[in-house]
Amino acid sequence: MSVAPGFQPVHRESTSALITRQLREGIMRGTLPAGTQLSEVSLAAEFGVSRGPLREAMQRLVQEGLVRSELNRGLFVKELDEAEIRDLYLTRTAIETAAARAVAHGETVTQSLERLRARATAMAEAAAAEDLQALADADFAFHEELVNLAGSPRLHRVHETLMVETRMCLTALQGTYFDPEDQVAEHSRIVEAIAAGDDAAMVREIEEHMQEALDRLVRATR
Amino acid sequence: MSVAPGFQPVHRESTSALITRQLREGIMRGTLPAGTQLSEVSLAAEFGVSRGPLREAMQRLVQEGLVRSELNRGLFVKELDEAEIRDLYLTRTAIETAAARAVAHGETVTQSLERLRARATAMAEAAAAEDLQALADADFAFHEELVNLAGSPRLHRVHETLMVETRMCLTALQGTYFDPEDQVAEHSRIVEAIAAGDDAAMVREIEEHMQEALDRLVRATR
DNA sequence: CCCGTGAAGATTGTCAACAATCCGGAGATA
DNA sequence: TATCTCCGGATTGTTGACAATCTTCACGGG
Repeated sequence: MSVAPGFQPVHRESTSALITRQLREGIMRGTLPAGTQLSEVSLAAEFGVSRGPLREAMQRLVQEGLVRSELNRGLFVKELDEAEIRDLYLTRTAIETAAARAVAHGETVTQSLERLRARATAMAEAAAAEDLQALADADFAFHEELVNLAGSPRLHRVHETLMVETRMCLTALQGTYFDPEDQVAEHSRIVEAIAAGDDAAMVREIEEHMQEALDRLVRATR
Repeated sequence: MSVAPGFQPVHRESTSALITRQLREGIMRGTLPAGTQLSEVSLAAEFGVSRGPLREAMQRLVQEGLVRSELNRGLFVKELDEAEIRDLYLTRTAIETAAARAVAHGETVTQSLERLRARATAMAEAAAAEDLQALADADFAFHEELVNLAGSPRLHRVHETLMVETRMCLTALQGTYFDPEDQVAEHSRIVEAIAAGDDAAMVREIEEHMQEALDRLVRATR
């Protein structure tokens, strides 16, 4: 039994982790809209578990900041007002600029750029096909890829939450029209700044991109 | 009842939140050293609660990344190897540079600078008195103040965890000697860069400070 | 008509018991 | 001697029941 046929260590997950993931997905997709109370009994019934594991999952989401807890009253999906959205994008900028710099100074810049370009291309194709859903997905995939390539577990964890919140915002305004070409161009500029290894340019492009995205959002909200 | 005598809305906290805070403190101070298993029964007994609330607190810490969960085996205080420490400082750099920029561009720069200068002065005094404990505390207070002044709930939340991890590292190497003057000088330079409103300088100073701190740590670890 | 009072219902917070899983060592077997 | 098997003890995972709290709504007094 000493041969190693490339097996991976079995990594099972605790039930609370599983439930957490599903709830997060629900919040993200808008199945659980902002402000809704998360009833323990009904959710537990839906998941087919007792309230114990479910409550543990809830506490995770509270810690993550996706859920707000009111003592003896219940848990509610966090609502995002304009100030919160600004803060969200401020933090995204912090994380993603750091990620970009890590990627640019990393060992495997060439491969990283290849993957980022692929993501940018996917966005361009979706824009050309006028498939807004695909465009949005490719957009998220780009930013997730950027942070993944940085190879930082902490940046990744924080960013994961931020992306859920971002998706929350966009889901709430589904159907709003954004100019696809602008978005595609902004992402390309980010990639090229990384390729050029120009730290200042990277930061500037990401900042501008976030500012644009934020403006689009705020404009659509009013 | 329309007069507003400056009362604050009562905000009580759930038991799990309270326990979480205490456990976090324990991890930070080294009462619960890295790697130790967190026994549910003994901890529950110590806190005088049942395992329910305690488990909820644990899940929070898992989500925060301070505790690692092994299924059916237990929960362990996360250990930080060199790669983790590097990642920690990378992320701190990301958060604190963003905070510094927010402070520099904020409405109340003057007041903010005042408070930061006060923190820097406290450090200098501790260094002059050769009180290493006070110096370390003042150091932490400076960085916490910096992020608080940014007024960003997200940056704050993330930073809180990072500071716990930082303290974990330092507690583990208690007794090691670092040159106080260097540390004091680095912090002063950060404040002055913010005062000058020079974004690039701010980023550079914080980056260098983090790099220095990281080097000190890694050197001490080996 | 308005406001304070009180009880019913529902929801969350907590607990102690039960089930499942894992780790260690004693003993048997080759 | 080395290895396999099995059992005991301990720890975690899960559950259902009980206690505490909050909300709602009807009722009665001013």
